[in-house]
Amino acid sequence: MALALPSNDALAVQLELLADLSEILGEDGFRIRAYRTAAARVRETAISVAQLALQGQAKELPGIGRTIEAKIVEAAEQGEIAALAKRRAEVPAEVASFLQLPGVGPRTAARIWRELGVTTTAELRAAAEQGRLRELSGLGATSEAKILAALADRPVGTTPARGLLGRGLPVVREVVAALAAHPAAVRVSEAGSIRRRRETFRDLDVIATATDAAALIAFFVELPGVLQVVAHGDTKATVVTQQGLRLDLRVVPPDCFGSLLQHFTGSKEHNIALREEAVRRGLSVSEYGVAVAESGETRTFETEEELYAFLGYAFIPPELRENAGELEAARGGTLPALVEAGDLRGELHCHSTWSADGKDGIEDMARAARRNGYRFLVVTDHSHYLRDGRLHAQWEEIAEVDRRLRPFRVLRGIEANIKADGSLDVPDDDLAELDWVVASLHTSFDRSPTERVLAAIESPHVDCIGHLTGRRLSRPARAAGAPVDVERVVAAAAATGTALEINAQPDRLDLRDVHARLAGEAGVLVPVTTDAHSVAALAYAELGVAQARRAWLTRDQVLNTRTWAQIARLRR
DNA sequence: GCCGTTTTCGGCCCGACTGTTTTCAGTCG
Repeated sequence: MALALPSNDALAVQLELLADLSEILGEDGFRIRAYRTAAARVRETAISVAQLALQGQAKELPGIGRTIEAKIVEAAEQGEIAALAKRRAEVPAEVASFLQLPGVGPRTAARIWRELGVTTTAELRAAAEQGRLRELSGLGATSEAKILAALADRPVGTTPARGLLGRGLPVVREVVAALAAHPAAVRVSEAGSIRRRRETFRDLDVIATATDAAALIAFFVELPGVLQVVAHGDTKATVVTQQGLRLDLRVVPPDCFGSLLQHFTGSKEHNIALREEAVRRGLSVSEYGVAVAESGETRTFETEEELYAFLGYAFIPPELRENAGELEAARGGTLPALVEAGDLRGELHCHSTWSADGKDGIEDMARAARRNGYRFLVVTDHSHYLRDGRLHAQWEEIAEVDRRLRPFRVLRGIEANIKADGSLDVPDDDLAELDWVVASLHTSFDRSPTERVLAAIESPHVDCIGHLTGRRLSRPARAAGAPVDVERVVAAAAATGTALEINAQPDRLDLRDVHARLAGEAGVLVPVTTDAHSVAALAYAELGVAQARRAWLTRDQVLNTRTWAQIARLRR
């Protein structure tokens, strides 16, 4: 029986484990780095890399050459990379998980295993408790205590939960505003992954310049909502808030604020690629400035714009800094003009009290949308709450509110369920009378999700597919979403003129960034929708726009930057 | 292992922190 092709995530896991085991075995560091770079590339590729490798095209991806492509073919054909199988036979299974412990890198993990004969987490705990780790030079009582604390904190092998962008963004903004209002503050900015608007974060980074660094840091660690001060030094501090969010503040010299902001915004991959290209041109880039090898002088930059310009790039918006082609585009002057929050003209997916889980009525939702500066609102209540004549009753209310709020438009939509057999749970006669039809998977995610979505796309009544994979970022079991073949869905959507939404719910952000980019490149129009179940949730549009920007989308590629009249003309 | 406007060979980002090293290796971001 043919094996299902490994997903990109599964391939990346194999390459990362190969890197970890090779490192524990003391192999060449540059080859290990190549495995890790390739793993990151595979994870951030929108289409199946296993499929590409079988076609001999994976080596066209940056960071993947003939050798790693051959390894991916092995994974696709035999289930596992042969070099990985070989190393797994050499290194006891749990030793690689030692790497997750604080202060334990490959050298230390290898010595714990080889010199102490410790091969499992249980043995490691026992060894630490008995004070045997300090027998190794370089390890002392402090290291033992840290390892024991980490073992007690959470089981090895599990990863710590990441916070959602939608939760972190308001917090980091509050902190930036509070710090900026302090008399010692000069410049204050968000940084890190939250500034790049990544869908999840590990910690929230803020950097600042100040006339009195100590005063600003002292103010920071005493902000309301701070539960615990983890670190408090001369130039930086780390606190944990009552909601359990980790916040970092760094106070930096003003003359290199631009370099430091760029450095701490990342991503790591973007910065490494930027620095490697600079090295080839005789420049050494660090967080403090750019050293010119020829003259020996170091240039400093107060703004990111000046730094990028000095290195020969157009300014790169933080959302694009993932080493996904942005450096080449910025050098060649071909960066896209990204969609902005103010470009949205209306809402194409939201709910009212006609849905049992809706909090606000149609008129309240419409008035709130109008206050946002929108010009239309499509009400897409759940189909299963609109049976037994309720659908027509809802249409009457929509028509009434529409008349009352003109020229603002309120339109008849629906969110229909894609059933297990791929059909919709709304009769065609009703669908034909709707202004806008969203079709979504809500159940049986593991039952042929691709075929069901493709069937919905083929329906002449379906305008848009809702939250394509059904992923829920805060639920580990569902964070990956249904195993939808996005490449096929995008092709079908492009062929039929069906839209694929970016659902801006903080827990969804579905399409994910690389898939929305794939859709945009294929010519699919991508609406940014909130799926709001309340007036307040209409504000999630900002998160969806951020996701669209991470997907390189321009205003024209985002469907609801158009008026309703323009959208209606685009319908089939 | 990857890669190329110095190079198909010989490079490969850069700096801070930490613990126990008495001069820096290992780890981390």
